Amino acid sequence: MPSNKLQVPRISDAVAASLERRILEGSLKPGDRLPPERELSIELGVSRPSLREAIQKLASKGMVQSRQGGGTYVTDRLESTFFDPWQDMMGAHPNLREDLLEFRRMLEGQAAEWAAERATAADLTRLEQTFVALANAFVSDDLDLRSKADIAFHQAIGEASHNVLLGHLSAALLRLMHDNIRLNLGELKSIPAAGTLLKSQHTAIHDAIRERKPQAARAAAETHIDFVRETLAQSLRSAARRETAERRLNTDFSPSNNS
Amino acid sequence: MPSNKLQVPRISDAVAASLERRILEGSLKPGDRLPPERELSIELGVSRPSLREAIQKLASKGMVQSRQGGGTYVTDRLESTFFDPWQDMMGAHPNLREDLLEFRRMLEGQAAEWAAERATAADLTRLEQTFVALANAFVSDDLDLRSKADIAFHQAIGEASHNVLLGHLSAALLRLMHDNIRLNLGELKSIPAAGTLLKSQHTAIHDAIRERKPQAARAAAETHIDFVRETLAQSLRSAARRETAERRLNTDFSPSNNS
DNA sequence: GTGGTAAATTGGTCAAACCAATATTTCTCA
DNA sequence: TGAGAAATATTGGTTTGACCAATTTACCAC
Repeated sequence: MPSNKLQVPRISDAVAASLERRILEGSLKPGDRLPPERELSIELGVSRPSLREAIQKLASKGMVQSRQGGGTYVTDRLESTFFDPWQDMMGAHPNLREDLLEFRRMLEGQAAEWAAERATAADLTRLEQTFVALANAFVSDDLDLRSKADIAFHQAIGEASHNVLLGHLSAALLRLMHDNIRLNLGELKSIPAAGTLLKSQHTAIHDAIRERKPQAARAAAETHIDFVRETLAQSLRSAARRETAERRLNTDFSPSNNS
Repeated sequence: MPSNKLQVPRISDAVAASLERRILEGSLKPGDRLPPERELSIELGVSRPSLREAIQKLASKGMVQSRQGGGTYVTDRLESTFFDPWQDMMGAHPNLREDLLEFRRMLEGQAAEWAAERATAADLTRLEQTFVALANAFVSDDLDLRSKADIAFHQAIGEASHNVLLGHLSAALLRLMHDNIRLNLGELKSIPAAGTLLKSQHTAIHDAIRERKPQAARAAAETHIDFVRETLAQSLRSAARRETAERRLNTDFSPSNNS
């Protein structure tokens, strides 16, 4: 039976923490290339396997990426760091999407309600900006732009709610969903007149917050999510016609040689 | 500049995926000990360093824990994985605690409501078990035991709500709060008769879920959080007298030898 | 210049050995 | 006989050195 003693410090943990600190402090910026493993191991005074174990840790957190022969780079968008575990799980179990939407319904509703109660003048100004940007993005065909604007709008609501967890979670989950949609459904162009409907829903949320009507804001947000949920379900059903070749990840592996 | 070619499959990734699959599929249950690295590496047909890199990945995800000389074990409850970033943030900004409690009020309320609607017989059985365990833990003085029982109880509710995100988040945030309380407030013995009050609150939640009264369950859960929030606020005010010494972690390390 | 080939760079993997903490067994002594 | 201590075995932690494979860079012929 395992005893509950204090853990002995592991060198790979210390190295990982050191590298992580360099990244967070900014001396290693996103996109930068780390020194070669051989150099870095000497500089840090550890063996290369130990350094590699540390790098694996950071890689599994999504903070760095390695390419054989190419080098190891600091990941660009490190906001996404917070949700890689969910991203994996989401990919593995698509049925989680329904849970995510249900969860978001609660989250966005509460965020809108609190935003209507608590938003400061500065919050409203920023909300206005993101709202206009979102409206503009909708006339464009740039899906990436629409995603970004959508996230920014909901994030502004989340921040206007003046609850840090709510704000971050709201944005992170929305981002997670957008990534997931793009990953699993490709373009999702199949929605015909959804654009105008979505726009009117966004307007409803925006107006309710600006007019400080908490219950109306919550209702509008929930309606919005309900619509998204229904639309996605339809798209999924129509996409189900396509072959659902269960991509069972081939997690086997054939080593080059064996003792 | 880095090219965006497809990644070559890395053996440590494949091994990590293989182990993770075994864990999620249940052939490696929480609390189980993995085979020794030497055996496992032979069984999987990879070298020990590669196996170790894979284990580091899983360890950084919080799925396994290793103790030198002791072995490597599958983490008991794998919900704590998802919130390390918040743990840091929480330490840096203690004023987040209020946000956390506000957030939890929403979370626990919704979880209780859905649990009352959706709990299966198996859910109720497990809820009953954790409830009894919690009641027993409260007569003890073992704070760690009480924490664990409290977390288990709320987690049972979260899982009975049948929303994966809600369940994991609920447990993760509760754990985060417990850690944070112990870290920042030490014993928190200052609560006089809180025990009986807490117990009656837990009973109220438990009963409402068992009797399938969603609104009552939500109300009971919210009352519970309100009480915790108020009690914590009082403790904080009384604890504000003590000095608040910033502990800045020393993440340096001294290697054993250097070339 | 342009294109392709050779060389250097760099991450990926393996092998064997030793250290350190833990778990287990064995022995000693009361 | 039983409890505690010492010896042993087990197991994760770390290092060294080597070789493979992919990428990048340098160079040369055309």
